[in-house]
Amino acid sequence: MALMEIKEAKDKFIHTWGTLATQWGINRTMAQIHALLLLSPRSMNADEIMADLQISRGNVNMNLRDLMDWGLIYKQLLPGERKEFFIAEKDIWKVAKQIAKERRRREIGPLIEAMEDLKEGIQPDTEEKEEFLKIVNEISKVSVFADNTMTSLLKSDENWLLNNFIKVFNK
Amino acid sequence: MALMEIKEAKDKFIHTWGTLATQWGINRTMAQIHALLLLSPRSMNADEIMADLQISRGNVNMNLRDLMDWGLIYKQLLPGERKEFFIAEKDIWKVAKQIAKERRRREIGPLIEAMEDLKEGIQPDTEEKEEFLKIVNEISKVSVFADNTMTSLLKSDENWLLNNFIKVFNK
DNA sequence: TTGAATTTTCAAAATATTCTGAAAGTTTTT
DNA sequence: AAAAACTTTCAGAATATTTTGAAAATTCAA
Repeated sequence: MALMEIKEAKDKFIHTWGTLATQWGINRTMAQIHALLLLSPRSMNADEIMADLQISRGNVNMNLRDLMDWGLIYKQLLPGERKEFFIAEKDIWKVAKQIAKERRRREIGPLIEAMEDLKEGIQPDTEEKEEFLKIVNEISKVSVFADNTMTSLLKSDENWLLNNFIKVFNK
Repeated sequence: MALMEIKEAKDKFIHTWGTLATQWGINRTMAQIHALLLLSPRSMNADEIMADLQISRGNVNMNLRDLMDWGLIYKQLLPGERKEFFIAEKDIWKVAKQIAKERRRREIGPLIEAMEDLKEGIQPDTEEKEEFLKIVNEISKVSVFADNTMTSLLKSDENWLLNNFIKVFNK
């Protein structure tokens, strides 16, 4: 890619972040607001975000709340200001952790629950039922494992992880 | 949940799988076909899947191909049969690995590339550009780390992992 | 070859998701 | 208490994704 001006690069970043986000189940606008705040050296209010991304107030409001639910941005009340300001978590390790945490909660949690439900409802009194339960049980096991792995990774100290994890496993 | 008959349980499984899938960015029908094949003791052809899930031929065809791309099902050519039959990978560990592998490729890969692009385009000759590059670099680092972690996990022997991973990390 | 069986494609229709903007709700100032 | 400043809600509009089904392409048996 040719050399870019900073404005251009920031726009590209915001745009790219928005496009990639749809790939991983997050909506475009939410990702763009997140990107905008990540790059912003100071907190921004709803009107500024509206103007910057050319989107409606309702859209901004809704996605700011979602971003707070994800733990990716914080509300900041500035003295002397009526408006609410928002600032992104800038520590990218924390951002990654938050995303991983939230995805674990949303993606793996319901799977484990659903499999437990199915297990409880069936009595393994025929061959067919046994076969079915075998699959449900395996999915159960794998999802619990994935859940634990995620939890462990999230608990570990990130620097220690960064420095040592790869060596240990990547034989 | 009350006791269920096997048919009911299988339907619930297929339905649940389909619903959860949308949560994690896979489409409902693809997930339902996958669930159906996971539960089927024998391979199925397009007509059977159409009848079972009440969906069109085009839809079945398209999603079968996607499932093959994901490495979750295989085409099976039965002697004496003109129709193509499909069978799911039944080893749930392999299924999980395949899903993780594919998601790594689709979700992390493009992120790494995009950040590399941005890095190349900017000369860090002002404070603002340096700030920008700092964030891009950190995202780069985190995504490469995530990518490596995934790769390492995928390479490790699954049983060894299952037995030892949690103990090692979950101090 | 021919033609019947089967798979693939793709434009249009159906469905689902996201976005808008004005109205309703809330908080703060006067 | 009233008004101004600001935030939230939500029905309808816009957009995006998924699905259909018939036509085109492919495969295979005779």
